[in-house]
Amino acid sequence: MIIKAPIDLELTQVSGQTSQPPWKYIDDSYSDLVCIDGEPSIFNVKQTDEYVDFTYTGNVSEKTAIENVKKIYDLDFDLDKFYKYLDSYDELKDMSKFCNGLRLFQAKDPFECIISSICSANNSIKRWTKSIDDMKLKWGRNFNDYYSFPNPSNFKELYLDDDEELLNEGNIKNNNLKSCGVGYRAPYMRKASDIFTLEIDLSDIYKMSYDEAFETILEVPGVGPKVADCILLYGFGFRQAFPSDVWIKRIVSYLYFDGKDIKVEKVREFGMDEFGDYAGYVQLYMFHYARMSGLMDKLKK
DNA sequence: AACCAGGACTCTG
DNA sequence: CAGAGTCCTGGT
Repeated sequence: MIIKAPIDLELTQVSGQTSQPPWKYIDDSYSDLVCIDGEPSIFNVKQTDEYVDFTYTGNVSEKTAIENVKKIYDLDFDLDKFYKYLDSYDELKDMSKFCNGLRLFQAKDPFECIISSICSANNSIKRWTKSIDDMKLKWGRNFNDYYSFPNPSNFKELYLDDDEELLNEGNIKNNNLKSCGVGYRAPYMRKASDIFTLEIDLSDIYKMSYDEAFETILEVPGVGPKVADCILLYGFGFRQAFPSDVWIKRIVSYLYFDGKDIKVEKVREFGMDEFGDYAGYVQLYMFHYARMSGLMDKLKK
């Protein structure tokens, strides 16, 4: 069925949001496994004019399926209103042209988002998405050749590297975290899964205020301010998060501070104060505007 | 083949 | 407390 909310699906898929890697792309449509209360379902989305054509298989009601696809692609967000907001500021008014139809790509599995976000730190989009896809293939459950992301209790049992696997198994079958190319992040990930099985209940995060959730998620090893904001934005829908890294710093500095070098921490505060509940979207649009408009190349020097 | 990009963490002053 | 150095991998 067509869901009447304008979107650019491809742009949304390839924009590197750390909720998850892009979905499987076959015959102009994107599909992936979505588990709803433990019930596996295959979601399929296809660009039709400016809208999404959505189909699914699995034992879930149509109402529930639609709720979930709307959540993942943030289809209830009013893009037109957001574009009016962008257009009303000199610094932001070019952005909607370069990113038309870009929406938040929200987590279908918050734990997958946490590991993806840890994996994305000091890394490239291409590399972290491949690592996550590798993990799904190795340790996820297979439903018709779609793979779930392993849950925290599966995850904490994984070996870190070849040495540990050899010691325990007597041979190496690349059945360890480092074999997915995550490097020094492997111990962070395993400790993180420990925390989410023992100390933090994922469902509690939804009930917290932004500040409380930020402080809580910062306790997780491998999670600093940037990664915490990605987790809160893409994993838990906290739109007021403004994930700030070197690129956002360069862009904000160029647009608002006359190119002056500012601390990333200040950029985060600035973004949250200035943009409020649009902070997450503005961050997303800034990054892609910079990519598409050539501003990024200009700022490299 | 040496060098660089990318956040979090740890160590130093 | 700020600033510097280190971590791993894939790309040049």
